[in-house]
Parts: sequence; C-alpha cells; structure tokens
Amino acid sequence: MASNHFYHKVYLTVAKIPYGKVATYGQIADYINAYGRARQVGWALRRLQLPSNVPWYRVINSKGFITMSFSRHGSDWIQKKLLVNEGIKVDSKMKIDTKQYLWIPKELPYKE
DNA sequence: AGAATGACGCTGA
DNA sequence: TTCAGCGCCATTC
Repeated sequence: MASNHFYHKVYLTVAKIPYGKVATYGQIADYINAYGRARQVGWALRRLQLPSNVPWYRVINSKGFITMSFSRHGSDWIQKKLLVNEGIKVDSKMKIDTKQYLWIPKELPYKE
C-alpha cells in the first residue's frame, strides 16, 4: 500500500539515529523528502506497537522537549526513561540539550 | 461526506 | 525572547 511507504521511510530513517542521540520530527520529515509533514511523522510513531525494534523514543519536538500528551497513555514517560538509559539527560520539564545530543548526519540518511 | 483532532513547526508581532 | 496564529494532512469521529 502506498500510504505505508511513508511510514516505512519514517521507520527506516528513525532506525538510523545513533545510540545516545536524538532527532526531531521535522528533521525526519525533511530527510524523507516530506518537508512540512512533521505531524505525519508523529502519527507514524504513534502507530507503532510497543515494544518496537524502531528507536521511536529518540524522536523529540523541535523545541527540544519530549512531547507530553495524555493521549500517549504514558509512552511519554517511558520515552524519558529510555533516553536516560542511553545516557541522555532529560530535565524535570522534559527538556533535552539539543546542542549536545541532536543527531547531525554527515550524509543524507535516506535516498530515493 | 464533512469536521475535528493531533507524539509538529515556521513566522511575525 | 516569547507566543499566538496559521499551515500542514492522515486519521478518526
């Protein structure tokens, strides 16, 4: 199915985020030639059934925060725990120091 | 089918 | 610097 292709690209790219690093929703959208579709990246990750082999927890919003939402049914707190387990510091406001942890790939992680 | 929703992000005041 | 407003669009109601 064509729509699943978008999700597949999201998962493929997210899987390339290195251990101990994070990326933003917009970044992922950008890398898969879907500039401006950060929301769809969020939908793709929300669709995952946990536990997943995709490191979904390494994706945060552009402000450097873990996005908190009741609709996530606790996965936001699980996200914090998993990131801390990788040595990433997450403060009490769910803020992450992007200067230190943001993934900056040297090459385009996804190519058509 | 039409409207609302949302794990987002840029812009401009 | 902060923040409301708007664009985005698949999914859900």
